[in-house]
Amino acid sequence: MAQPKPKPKLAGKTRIQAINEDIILAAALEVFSAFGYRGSTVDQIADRAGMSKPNLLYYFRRKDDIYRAVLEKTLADWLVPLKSLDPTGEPLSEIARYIRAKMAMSRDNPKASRLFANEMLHGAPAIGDFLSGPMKLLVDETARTIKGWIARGQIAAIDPYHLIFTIWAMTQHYADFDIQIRAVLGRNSNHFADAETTIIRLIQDGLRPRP
Amino acid sequence: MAQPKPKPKLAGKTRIQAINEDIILAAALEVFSAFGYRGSTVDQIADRAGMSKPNLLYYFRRKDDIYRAVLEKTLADWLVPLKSLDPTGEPLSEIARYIRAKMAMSRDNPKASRLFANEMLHGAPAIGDFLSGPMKLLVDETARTIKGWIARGQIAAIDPYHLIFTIWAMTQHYADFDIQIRAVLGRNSNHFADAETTIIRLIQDGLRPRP
DNA sequence: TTAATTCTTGATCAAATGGTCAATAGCGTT
DNA sequence: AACGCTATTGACCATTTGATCAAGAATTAA
Repeated sequence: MAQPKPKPKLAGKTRIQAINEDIILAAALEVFSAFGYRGSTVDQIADRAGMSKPNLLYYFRRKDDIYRAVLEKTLADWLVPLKSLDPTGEPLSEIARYIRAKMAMSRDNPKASRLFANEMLHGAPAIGDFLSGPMKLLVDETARTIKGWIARGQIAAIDPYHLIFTIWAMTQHYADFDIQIRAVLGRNSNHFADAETTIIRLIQDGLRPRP
Repeated sequence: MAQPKPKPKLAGKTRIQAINEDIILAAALEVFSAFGYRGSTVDQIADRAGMSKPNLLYYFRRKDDIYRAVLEKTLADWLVPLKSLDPTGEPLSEIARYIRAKMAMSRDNPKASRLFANEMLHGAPAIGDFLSGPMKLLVDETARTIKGWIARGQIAAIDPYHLIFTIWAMTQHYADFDIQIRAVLGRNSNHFADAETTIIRLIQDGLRPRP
């Protein structure tokens, strides 16, 4: 159908390309999550990536391209813990699992959380479509699962959407407002574990069906 | 002790000064909360304030001065709803009142919330002292109140600090992630009211002392 | 009214920053 | 070894932006 070796100009990436793009995206996540879009400079990212600015712009032609690439990559990771609700499982332990997964994400990848939060805070100029598309679908599906549990009397009646939002809010808060929490609780406390316990208890006791 | 009319050069503000500083701070809140510190320009603020850039800089000599002034003013408002826990009141209704006050703040003053969130997100470079000072004191006091309730068996045992943080997280989320919530729930829904109901129910049921 | 003070802004500057380009170096394939 | 393609960067450019200044307009106090 095609020539055996048609000079793969636009084909797969070079070894060096793959390596450098990874390096750049990692550096970009560091910088963008710490300073926001406008607060970050291409020079900063290039420094962190250990290469010159023109070289960085050889891989991503515009600052905006870097930002969108790192956002896209980050969002993919971000969605993972949101998919861990099993409709056929036991509701309270499923929700506990959900909270644990989301909390682990905040603990292990706070920069992704902050990048995302910053984007939201400023009106989601780059991911509006994602929010009303894949994100909305996922939330709708999760809400349907919760509605099912409520209908079967397995948990107390509650607005499923706001239940989801509150869980997101609580878990992400520990990544996004890390500074504030540390200022109050001190540097060395492992507040993530305590927070997880508290949140799970609160939600479980708040959802337990009552006669 | 002093002359009757010592040319009050550094004394109180002029009428025009007072007016213009108010106008500038209002414009600055708009702009900074929407675009962040680095994302905002002095020109933008001056435009919104309806005056020339040099004139604005006549009142606040540096961009940083404007930012700090609006942050300080905003933080004052911000603290108000955090003070509405009465140790002698009925715990569950006191906490409901607290949640309502915080939720009203998010609904009526989302820009203040976003300004604050943005500052947190980027490591609180301008208000670190505030966090470990007045803010920490206030949280400690509130935690003491909650501990008292727990000790007297009026509510279930729970980490008071994380209870406070989760309430903050949930209520502020509706201001800071407004875009995301609207993308999922649609533009016209009055989600603040529904969220308030859900949060209060969740927390109250989660805190009710059980035998 | 008048004189001092406060207020306002057009013009301008220097630094920061996103982005380009031409020239060079490195790598992989034959 | 030699050729072609990929990778790299110093130098440079145009624009944006925080900040200054001098000169004039408006306000205030006498």
